[in-house]
Amino acid sequence: MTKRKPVKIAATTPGVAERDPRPSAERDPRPSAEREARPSVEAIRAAAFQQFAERGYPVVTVRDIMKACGLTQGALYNHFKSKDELLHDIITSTQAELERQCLQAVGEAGADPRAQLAAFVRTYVMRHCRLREEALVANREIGWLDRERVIDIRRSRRAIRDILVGILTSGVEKGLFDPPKIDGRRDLKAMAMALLDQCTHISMWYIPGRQLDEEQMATLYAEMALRSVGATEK
Amino acid sequence: MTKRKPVKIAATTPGVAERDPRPSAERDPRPSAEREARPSVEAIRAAAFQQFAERGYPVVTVRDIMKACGLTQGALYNHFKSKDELLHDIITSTQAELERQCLQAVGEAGADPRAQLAAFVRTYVMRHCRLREEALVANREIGWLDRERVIDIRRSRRAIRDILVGILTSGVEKGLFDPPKIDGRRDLKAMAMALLDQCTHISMWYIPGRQLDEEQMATLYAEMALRSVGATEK
DNA sequence: GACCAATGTGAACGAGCGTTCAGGGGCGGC
DNA sequence: GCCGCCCCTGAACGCTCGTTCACATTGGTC
Repeated sequence: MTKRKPVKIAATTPGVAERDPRPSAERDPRPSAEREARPSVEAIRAAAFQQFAERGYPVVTVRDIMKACGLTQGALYNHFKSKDELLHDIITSTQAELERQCLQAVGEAGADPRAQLAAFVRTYVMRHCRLREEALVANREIGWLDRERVIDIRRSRRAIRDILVGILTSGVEKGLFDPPKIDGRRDLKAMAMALLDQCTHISMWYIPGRQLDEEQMATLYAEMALRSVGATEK
Repeated sequence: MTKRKPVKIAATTPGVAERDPRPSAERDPRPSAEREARPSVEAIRAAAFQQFAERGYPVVTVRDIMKACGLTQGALYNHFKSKDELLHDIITSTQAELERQCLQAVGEAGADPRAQLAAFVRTYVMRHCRLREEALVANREIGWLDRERVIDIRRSRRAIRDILVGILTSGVEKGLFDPPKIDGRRDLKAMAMALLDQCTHISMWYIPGRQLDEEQMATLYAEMALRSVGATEK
């Protein structure tokens, strides 16, 4: 999946933004092989991200998005087949990056499920605090995609959930976790969903600078998760 | 706030529903003083609830809603000022009922913060499993209301959060809870939000009959909450 | 049977939507 | 200096939306 660098356009006052008159080489220092070939695509993605996050997919018009990057409606269709495809493109890339980061964090945490769970939660929470807009769009607007386009996103979500289920399972097997038993049985899938819901929806209310910072939130949530699953002391 | 009895109309196959030809007294056994005077209002509310839950506020049209209760578009405006007001009416009443139930559950749980927390979570989770559609609409569609109309709903949400913060605070004071300390300090508000997020978003994925039942979910979540806050054994 | 208030109808309105397309401009290669 | 390509413009299309309104229908009251 392509790497994106989210660039805020007109962050504080959404609306008209002058088109950057500098040639594209000057605007983006990365060598051209490393980035999207066409700068407009990046600008459109960034503008759409912000507008979708602020006002929601169905009420943001194609005209709004294009105006925000100094273009007119028609130009969108030089780069995307439809408004739908634009949303799909945006969500897919965020989702893929999230999955990648989670996998990496767990991989780097070693073999102890307690360290893995802490690393997973920390990474997940930090990302959802730091990139609130991305998380907001990916979680709130997914419903507007047609059935075909949601498939791979749902797959990625399941994959993330299953990373978590895997950690819980191995923790239980090694006698390091003791999750609640309900009527004698455990439901690790439900527990994983509970933990994920908790971490995901930080993005709906977290405001940087007002409460704990991102690091502290990550620590709090990791501690709560470890307690929930009944992790033994190290 | 008025009491509503959500009635599903055409639950499995949304679309045209024949208008009930019986006189209203026959349809609703409650004495007229206890219920909404006009049955159409109830039918519209119910239809709107279901459609908003299934497809989302902005894509559900006034024509859709009215067709689902066997009326035509224009009739809506005999009962509601606008589509906006209809949504507001719906969310407000659910929200008020949720707040009422939470308060009652905590009140009936006695003075022990551990019992209060368990009762709160159990009630909250059971409601969000049982009335998934209501929860879905209230949480997902609130963003479409204009600034004025959200105020009282946000107030109710804060009230619910503060019930939880109150329970946590008294539990800490009595030495019954030992929540995680981050850099030497606790943030009970953030903890309360974490617990609420967890319980609220069950409604996004819970499917009755597939996993644990509502009772078992409530038990699981209550146990997780008690562990998270470091509740001592009884 | 005349009247009234409540309620429903369905055409109509003005606005805004996503998308298309014929035309224009600029820039690199020759 | 011309060509060809890429990209953008902005009018236009067909459609649907929330809302309004003149009118019909109903049921209850006197």
